[in-house]
Amino acid sequence: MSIEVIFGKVLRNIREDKKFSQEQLAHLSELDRTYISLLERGKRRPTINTLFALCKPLGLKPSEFLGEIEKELY
Amino acid sequence: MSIEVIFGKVLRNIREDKKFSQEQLAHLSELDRTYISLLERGKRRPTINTLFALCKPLGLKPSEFLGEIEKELY
DNA sequence: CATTTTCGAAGACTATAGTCCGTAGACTAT
DNA sequence: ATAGTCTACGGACTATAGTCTTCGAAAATG
Repeated sequence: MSIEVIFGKVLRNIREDKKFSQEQLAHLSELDRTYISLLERGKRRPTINTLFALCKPLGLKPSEFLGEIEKELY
Repeated sequence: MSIEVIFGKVLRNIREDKKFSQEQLAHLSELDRTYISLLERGKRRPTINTLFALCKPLGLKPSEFLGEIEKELY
């Protein structure tokens, strides 16, 4: 499975754990609502800056986020 | 200091540790040589896919790479 | 010294990240 | 039913990631 699809699954899992809607996360990370949707469906490849922006309101380190992706990546 | 500038410093440090030229790293990661140069000078914000591509020949996990950035960021 | 390797930088380009507008469907509650 | 919330998805954008070519200037290397 591709990196961006795994990224989307991880993002959705974490967001739902934190009880955020896509729109709430979009506002908190200063990104667009429709873009969060695209990310979760594996349709975009975020830059590292976007990853950092997402991780801040989710309350975890970007390195931890990537760790979750690495677990799924074989 | 911005994420992309720190990213560039970390990338250069790791690349020089591994005794790679920009051109060698470019070939191994299937990226353009001038783009490696742009990254190291903090002029570009790589996607997570590009980060994974760079980490493979450098022999470290993307999460470890981001860990290095986080050290400098706080 | 002279030669080679390495890198910075610019310009023109293509691909895609990310925004902004909307609509429609599923679900929940009133 | 209907009003509110949430999300998928579309189209049309703008901004920027990433490529390709070239040149010249540092640094090595001998």
